[in-house]
Amino acid sequence: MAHPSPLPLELTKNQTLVMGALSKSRGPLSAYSLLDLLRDEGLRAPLQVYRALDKLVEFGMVHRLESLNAFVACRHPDCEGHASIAFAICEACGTVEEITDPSLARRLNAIAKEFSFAVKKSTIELRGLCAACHEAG
Amino acid sequence: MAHPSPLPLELTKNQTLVMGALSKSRGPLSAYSLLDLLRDEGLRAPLQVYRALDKLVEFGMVHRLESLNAFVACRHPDCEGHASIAFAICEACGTVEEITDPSLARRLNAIAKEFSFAVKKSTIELRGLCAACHEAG
DNA sequence: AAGATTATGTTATAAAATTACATGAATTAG
DNA sequence: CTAATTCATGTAATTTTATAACATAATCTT
Repeated sequence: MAHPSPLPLELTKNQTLVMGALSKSRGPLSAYSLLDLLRDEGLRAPLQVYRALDKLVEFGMVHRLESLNAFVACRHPDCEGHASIAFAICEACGTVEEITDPSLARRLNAIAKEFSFAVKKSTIELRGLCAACHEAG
Repeated sequence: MAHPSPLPLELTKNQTLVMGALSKSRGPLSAYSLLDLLRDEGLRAPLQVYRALDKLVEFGMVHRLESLNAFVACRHPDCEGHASIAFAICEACGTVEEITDPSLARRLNAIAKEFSFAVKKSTIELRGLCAACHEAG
């Protein structure tokens, strides 16, 4: 499994801006939403956001949600070492639950081994309704 | 878990074209690759492909790979009833292994239950190197 | 100080997906 | 049978997401 790069002592200016916006956000944000949010702070082009996001993902501080083309700040106190993370994405309210489950990770590793597949990155995303929205009906 | 729609007696013209192209393909294809492949057969606009793909996915005959923005024909003899499917995507040769693992599905269901999350669709994608490419180094 | 690496800024472009609108074919309700 | 509804199609325009190419500045290395 891929390991995150070691955390840098401090983030660069653009990385700080993007990380800040994601941390404040209630839910996931797309790169272009981030750009809109950060125009006043000086960001002007998509690449500035994408480059910051690339690094933050590399550091393990941000996760990319493939089924949403969007990004969330990692909510774990220690972002490192969570090789297999699953996300439960509520299609009603947009909240994202971050789930680390050792048993799930083990099963996935076992499957990979069975197929002699060398996993670099795993994506596990559940789309549906969170408890609250499911109740609300 | 979401169930596929019942299979229609026969596919429409565009659905047939798209399904044919995907079935012949060695690996996954993007919507625009499909469009290029099918221009000679009369397809002219992205929407024609996307609409066919939507239906084929709904029927469970085609799977969408979120991490690739691409589509693969289901390789299972009976496409129905495979609620939880994982894909192992080789980043070297592009092949996609389709994996159905009951134990993995059970674990995922257990997690969803634990969070009272009503799953509509699950995405499980492993990116890495297949046995052959891993060997080749 | 020279060379390498890393971050930045900017423009343009590519790739992926959808909106809006119009038409034709098939199904079915009256 | 025919009107009404549904479903598939066709086309143009646009939106959203992501990258390529090029230039400059800052930092680190030796």
